Order: sequence, then structure tokens, then C-alpha cells
Amino acid sequence: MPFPASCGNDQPYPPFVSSASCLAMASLPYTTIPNPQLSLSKQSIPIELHKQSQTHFTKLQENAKTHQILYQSYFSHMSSLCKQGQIQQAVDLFVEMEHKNLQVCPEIYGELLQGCVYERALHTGKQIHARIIKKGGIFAINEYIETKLVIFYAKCDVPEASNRLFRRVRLKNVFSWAAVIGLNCRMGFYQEALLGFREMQENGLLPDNFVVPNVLKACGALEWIGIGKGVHGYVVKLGCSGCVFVASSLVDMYGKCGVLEDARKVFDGMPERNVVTWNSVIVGYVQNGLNEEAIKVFYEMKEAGVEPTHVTVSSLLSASANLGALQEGKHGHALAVVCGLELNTNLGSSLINFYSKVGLIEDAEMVFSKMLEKDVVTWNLLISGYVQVGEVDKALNVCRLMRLENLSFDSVTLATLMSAFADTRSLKFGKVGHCYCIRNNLESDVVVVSSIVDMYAKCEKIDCAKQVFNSSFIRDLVLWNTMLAAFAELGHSGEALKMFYQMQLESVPPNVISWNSLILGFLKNGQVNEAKDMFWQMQSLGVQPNLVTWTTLISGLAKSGFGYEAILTFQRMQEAGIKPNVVSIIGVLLACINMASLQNGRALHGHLIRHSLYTSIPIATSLVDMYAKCGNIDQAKRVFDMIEHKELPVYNAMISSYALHGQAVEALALYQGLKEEGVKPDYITFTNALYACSHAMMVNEGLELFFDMVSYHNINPSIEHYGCVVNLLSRCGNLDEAFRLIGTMPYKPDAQMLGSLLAACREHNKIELEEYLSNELLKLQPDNSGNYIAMSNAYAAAGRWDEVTKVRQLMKERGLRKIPGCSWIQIGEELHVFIAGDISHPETEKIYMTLALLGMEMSFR
DNA sequence: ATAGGGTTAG
Repeated sequence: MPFPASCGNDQPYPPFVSSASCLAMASLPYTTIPNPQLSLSKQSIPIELHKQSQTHFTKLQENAKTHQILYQSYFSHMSSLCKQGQIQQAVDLFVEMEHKNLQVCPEIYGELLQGCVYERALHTGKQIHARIIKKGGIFAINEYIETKLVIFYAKCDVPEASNRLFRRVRLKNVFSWAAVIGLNCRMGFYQEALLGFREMQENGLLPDNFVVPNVLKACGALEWIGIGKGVHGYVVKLGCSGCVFVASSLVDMYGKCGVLEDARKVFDGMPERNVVTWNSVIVGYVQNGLNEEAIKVFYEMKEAGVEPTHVTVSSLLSASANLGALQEGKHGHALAVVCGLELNTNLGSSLINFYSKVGLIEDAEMVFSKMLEKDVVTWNLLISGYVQVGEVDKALNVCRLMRLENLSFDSVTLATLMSAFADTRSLKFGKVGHCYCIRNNLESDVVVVSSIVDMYAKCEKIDCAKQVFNSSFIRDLVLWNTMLAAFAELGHSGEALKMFYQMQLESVPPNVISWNSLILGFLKNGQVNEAKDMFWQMQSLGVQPNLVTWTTLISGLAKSGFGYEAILTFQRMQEAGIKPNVVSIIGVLLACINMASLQNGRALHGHLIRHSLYTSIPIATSLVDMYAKCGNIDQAKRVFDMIEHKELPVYNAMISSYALHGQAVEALALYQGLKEEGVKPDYITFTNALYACSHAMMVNEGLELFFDMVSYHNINPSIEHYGCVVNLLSRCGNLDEAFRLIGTMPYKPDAQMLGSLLAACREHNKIELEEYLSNELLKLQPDNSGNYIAMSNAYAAAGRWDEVTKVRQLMKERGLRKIPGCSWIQIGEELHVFIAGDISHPETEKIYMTLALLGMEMSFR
């Protein structure tokens, strides 16, 4: 009994009431509904028919002689208006009927309420309800009207009224049950929906294919797979498993519960499928992280010739975004355009998400500007897009625009922003964000709390992080891991271990990430054996190490001086079937550097080429670094030359290599070269180039570089930059110039700078300055015994032997162990030596030997 | 009956 969806003039149509049939109907009891087919759906009423009814109505009104005929004509016209969605006109007509004192029957209220349901006209419906109550009698206690009222309130999303009325109805039918269960589903009261389903069956009513989809939706939302399977069995027994609606709901339910095998089984067994069925499978795969599968099904769907909808494209875009699949996502966008899909908030948001995940932020911006309607999700996605490419300022600007649109931030906005503040170490903004969360009750969201804790941890405020962590009463795995990682990063392995135990006491089982952080904490604290122990423990407890675990171990071993073991671990990782990525390869190259083993480095290079792992620029950059630091600058240059599209990091690595090998001319030539290639140098470039100059004592070139950096590249020099120039100037004997520079720089001179000045003073015989500098240096690093020696030497040089004795005394008092046997200094041809106490001290003996070799005379005091 | 966004480890 399908009713034609379209109603062109060429289509034969059931005749509407003719005047004759109207008269015939007039003799029937007035409860008769003119044409049962017409009550199916409001869209079914064609305009033509409506006009017909209008003419009939006027004609009848003129001719109507009897009360009943008039009533009937009103009724059918009103019913027609209701189904047209013109509820207000219908009500007006009703009022007119009352004025004419026409006797109305309960069905007329039912008809009006149905009209209100179509239009979701809550206010009008309430007025009708009020009239029903006012009328009382059979109108107020009429099961037909009561059921209609239940459905009306249910469809208008007023659960209180709907449930109260529903409880009063003695004879509950499938329709009212369906309405109430549906309402509970829409409101998110899934358990109530399922309880209703049970109660309905207990009352002996058979659920139909209108109720079942809602029940399955509730099962899916609650992830109650047991009940879901039960309903599946029930559906089969009822014989409605062939219904597309029911079967699609089953697919969706299994997908939501994560049982994709069963979802697929239902899907494969379906005799008839529609778009929703296909969409449900695709969505199921995407929501369970099986993005490749989702894309595969999408292509199968295309093959089957099914026209995609918004849902299809949205899901395809999600899968593409998760995989970073550029082609597929762009295909999705093209498809949306070709199919003429309107750019609604969902589709637009999916597009923005896709484009920002693959790094095409301009395309994301374009989609955003084309969208007519935007909601919080849309705005959040644009903000997140900017954060992902590191444009935090732009993200903040979008926040401002969002506020101008009178939209307020939600927990997603804040979590995104906090992660940006964590990445950029912006404590100030982070604090502002935290305050916003407190004011707007966003601290009740665990995700937000995690992002706040992480922000404080990354901004080196571990106490604040811990405080926020402690004040949160919901602690999920991610929050625990955030706190654990914070302690691990600092090398506070004891605290990390405490977190690790405590989370288990609070019934949160650790995952790979927890183990990885624990291992990192030990490695950062130099506890290599403990780290290795944890690596075995996790495996014996059934947690498989992943790429990050192996990489953590490899880099940690390399940094702790266990280069050989790091290389072995790298091999074992591959034996375990894990393919190395950029980070792990860089880690193992670091091992070669720390071992200064050119042999291992070469072998590794060969291995990378044989296994096609030598693909990315970061790896090539590390290779350059490795060859240079292992002593082979020529090989470093060869690797460098082989890189096709050179970017800044590669140049920086090569310049640093030249600097390391004292090849300042080559370093400066490369600096000129990168500028000619249109590459913009950064502060690292200048650090390396300045080191090269200072090493080669190229004063003019060094000063020119410094000038270039400040004037043409707008780079604020760091203390390291100043240090290079100060070193350069002082070593060339231009101490005055060096001190002038120190006077203008916005930093306090650090130990390294003072040390290099001290050395220059020594070289150039500036004894007074040496004394001053060693004093300053000692203030900076009171625990460094080398500084005491420098100071003692300075006093010795000045012949102030009393002061030397005092320094020795001071050292002893402070418990500094490495006390050398003597201080000595050569002034002109004269050598001054101070021997402290033990003359057989190894240091003293060393000096005797040296002096003897130099053929110098010694004067003692 | 089906769709879009955020937090943790190398």
C-alpha cells in the first residue's frame, strides 16, 4: 500500500470526495474519516486536491442545509488544512465552528492535535489540550484523545507531560508506546526506553518495526550488547528482520557496541539495502577506528550505484582525516559538490576537520567562509586547525570572532586552547584559560582537566599541575597518564612510580602509554637498569611494547652512554616486527654519535638504504650530523649534497658540521648559499655560523653576521649569540669592545661567557680583570670547584697569596673535594707557584713535570 | 534507522 511520493498531474489519483459522496457521507456517523489513505502523511496531500477541497467547501457551505453536512464539510476541510501543515488556519476554522454552535466530536481534537504534531506546534497543542480539559466529560476521558495527547507531547519533546498522561491511559497501544519509547530515546533516557520496551511486552503488546529501531538505538547508545543481541533474536522471531529499517538499526547497534563482525554479518545477509544501511556500516567502521575498512565500503557502495548522502560524505571525510588520506578526502569534497549536497554544519565541519588534519589550512578557511550556518563545533574545528599548524595567534583571533557572534566557548574549545598553551609554553594564557574553566564549570570535564594539568606541567609548574590533578574527582586513564608523564619528563622516577601504583589502586589499569612514561622517567633519571626491568615487566604482564616504547629505550640508552645496547635494541625492535620510524632512526643515530663510532654509523646508513628507510629529510639531516660528529666531514657533505629539496634544518646541520670541524670559510659560504636559495635563516643558523667565526677568530665576518641577524632578520640575539661574539672579540684581544657589548645586552653574563672572558684575560695578561671575573664567576657557580681554582690562580697571578690561601680555605669549608696541589701562573718570564700543603699531591707533581719539560724555573712561596 | 570537534608517551 505505498502511497505515491510525488503527485504530478499525469499521475492517476484516488478521487477526492465528490458532492455525491459528500452527501452519502453525511448520513454516516460523523466519526468517519473522509479518506483513510489521506491520513497517512501530510505530504501526501497535493495542492490540486487542496484547491478542490476549497471549492467543495465553499460550495457546500452555501448549500448545506443540515447541521451534519455543514459539520462534515468543516471537518474535511479542517483535516485537509491540518495535513497541509496549516495548523493555525485549522484552529481558526475550529473556532468558527464553535461560534456556529456546531456540535463537535472528540475526533476533531485528535485531528487538530495530529496537525500540531506535524508542525511541532507545542503552544497551539497546549491550547487545544486546555479546551479538551475545559470541555471535560467524554472528551477528557477518551482513550483516543488521550493517546493523541501522549503522542503530541512526546513528539514535541515534553517528557513530563507525555509520561504523566501516558501513565493515566488504561489502554496503551503500540502507537503510544512507540511515541514514549521514541521520546526517551531522543532525550537520551536510554534505560527508560528499554524499560518501556519490556513493559510493553509484559502487557502483551507486540512491538512492531516502528518501535524496534528506537530500542536498538538505546542498546547501541548504552553499548548493551547482551540486550541488543536479545532484541536481534526477537526480531528474527517476529519476522521483521527483513525490514530495512530494522536491519539498518541492527547494523548500527552492532557498530556502536564495537562488534563489527556481527554488523557486517547482518549487512551481508540483507536482501534489500538503502543508503542508511550503507552509511551505518561506514559509520561503524569509522567510529571503531577501522578507517581503511570504512573507505573500502564506501567504494563498494559507489560500485553498487547508491547515491551518497551528507552522512556518507561526512563519514568518508572523517576516515580520510584520521588516515591523513589526501586523495580520498578530496574525492569526498568533490563528491559533495557533484551531488549538490548543501553545505550544512555537519558536512562543513567534516571538511574543515579533514583539511586541517592534512595540513591544508587555507582550504579549511575557504570552507569556513562559505558556510552559512556555523555552530560551536565548526568554530572549534577552525581553532583546532590553527593550533595544529602552530598558529596560536590566529586561533585566539578566531576565539574573539566567535565571541562577537555571541557564541560561548565549551569544554572542547578550552581543551584545544590549553593544549596550544602547553605546546607554546604560554603560562600567562594558560592561567587565563584555567580561570575561564573555573568560572564556567568546565573543570568538571576530565578532558579539560587533563589539558590544564599538561599545560602547567609543560610550563614547568609541576606543583600547580599536581594541585589541579588532586582537586579533580574524576580521574580517567588519560588524566593519570598526563600526571605520570609530567613526573617522567622531569626524571622524577619515584613520583612517577607512585602514580603508577596509585592509579592501579584506584582501579585504573595502566596502558602502554603509562608504561612508556614510567620507562622514560627512569631513563631520564639515569636508572637504566630499572628502565630495562620495566620493559620486561610490561611484557610479562601482557602489555606489548609499541614503537614509542622501543624508541624511548633506544634514545634513552644512547643518551646514557649505552650506545652499543641502543643499536642492539634497534635491531631487536625490527626482529619483533616493528618498522622503525623517523624518531627511532634519529635515536639510533644518536647512539652512533655518542659512541663516536663512524663504523656503526656507516653500517646503519647502509641498513637504512637497504630497507628503504632512508626517505625523509629529518633522517638525512641526522645522517649529516652523525658523519660530522663521528669525524667524517666529507661524508657529511656527500649526504648533504644528495638531498634534493633542501630546507633550513639541513643547512643548519651542515653549517654546524663545518663549525665543528673548524671550517669557518665553508660554513660562511653555505650561509651565503642558503640565502641565495631563498631560504630564511633562523637563530640556529646564526648560532652555528657565529661559532664557526669565533673558532676561526674571524672578527669582521662574525660582527657582520651578528649585524645581519639583528638588522635584516629581526632576530633577537640569545645569550649564546652574545657569548659567541664576546668570545670572538676577547680572544682577539679586543676586551674593551667585548665589555661594551656585554654592557648593551639584555642578559646578565652567564658562566660560559665569564669563563671565556677569563681565558682571554689570562692570555692577554689582564690580571685585574681576571680577578674581578673569577669573583663574578664564583658568585654564579659556588659549587663548581673549577671556579675556585680559576680564582686562586687569578690571585696567584696578582701575587696576592693571602687571598689564595683564603680561597683554599673556603673550598675546604664547602666540602669541595678536588683541591689541586698548587696554583701557578706565568707573568712574563717569571713563574709564580703556590703550593698548598701536600707537596706530593698528584696535581702538584703534574705541574712539576710540566714546568720541567718547559725548562722553566720555579719560584716558591 | 545513519553523520561533524577536544586531553596523555618517544
